[in-house]
Amino acid sequence: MSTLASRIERYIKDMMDAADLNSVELKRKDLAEVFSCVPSQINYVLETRFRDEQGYHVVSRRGAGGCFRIIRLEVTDDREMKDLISAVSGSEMSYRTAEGFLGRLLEESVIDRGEYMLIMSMIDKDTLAAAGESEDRLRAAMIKNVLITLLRMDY
Amino acid sequence: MSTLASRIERYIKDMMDAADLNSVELKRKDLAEVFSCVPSQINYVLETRFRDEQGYHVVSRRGAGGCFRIIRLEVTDDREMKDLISAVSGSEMSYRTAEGFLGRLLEESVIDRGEYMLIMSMIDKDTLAAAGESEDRLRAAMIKNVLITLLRMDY
DNA sequence: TTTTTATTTGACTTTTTTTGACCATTCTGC
DNA sequence: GCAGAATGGTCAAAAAAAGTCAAATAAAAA
Repeated sequence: MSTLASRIERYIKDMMDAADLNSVELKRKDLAEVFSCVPSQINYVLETRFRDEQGYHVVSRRGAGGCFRIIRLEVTDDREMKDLISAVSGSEMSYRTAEGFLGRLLEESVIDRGEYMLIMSMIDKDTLAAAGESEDRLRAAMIKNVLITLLRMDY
Repeated sequence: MSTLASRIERYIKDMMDAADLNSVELKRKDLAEVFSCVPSQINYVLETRFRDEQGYHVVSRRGAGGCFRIIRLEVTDDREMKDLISAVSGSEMSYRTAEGFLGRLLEESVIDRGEYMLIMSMIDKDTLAAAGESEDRLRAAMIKNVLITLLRMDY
């Protein structure tokens, strides 16, 4: 008998396959009810099976009417991109490094000139200095989010 | 099922779109009746979905025959863009407020969907939480930079 | 068997929405 | 002008989600 966590994982993945969608919206409470388990079990599944590095991205809303959405990132022919995400995860990035990194994305037409300028303006040194010593960690996290978003966008 | 607040928001926006007007006049009591809810629910919707920084302005009159009018603001030239920049300068912005603000820029085609997603991913709550106390100030600064860049790019 | 890792659970926290009791303003008929 | 009716506004409490974290179990590895 497989574990509860694995069964929930399968249930969600099957659901996406069946609907042929790369995104599903669910209610934590409902899902917990389907499997008669505590709601926090769902968080465990999300944390262990649907991480960014695993090719999924989760967004959620609390409060009345709250829910969460799991987005499958298309990484089949984007092996490199997935590796990049893992590389950037939990790391730090200086402004110079980020500049070089984004410059390469621009050269390779992964982003266009407007996107490049927007992103650069947001990871600006003076601006992020407000974050104190977390500056470089924050910049890396932001770049990681950019990569995930780029993956989400191209389909 | 979406929340009552979201349905009321949609109802009002659809109404404006349908009439192709950038302003509608409504009676709080009537609207509450349409959705069978307490009148103060309408105030909640106005406060969370139709704030100035979200591109709408609300004026109202109390007393017998009272009502309120929602006016949709538009960013049509540099002048208005510059006003936005000064409004954001030195301020703080929560994630939700930023979401509304950027949603408005998207609605008005000041930014496109890709830019919207990129910017949103970078001002993400969890990500900026690394900045601790400065989270909201940092977010406002980042958005200000975005606006300046858009102005320079001649959006 | 012992140690380590993975899963399950529940008490407590945070966020967002919904509701209602009480307050303020304006108009109308005297 | 004043009383009363007809509106809209405020604010705080309750309700409806989702998130966190650490303790308890279970499973796997050594």
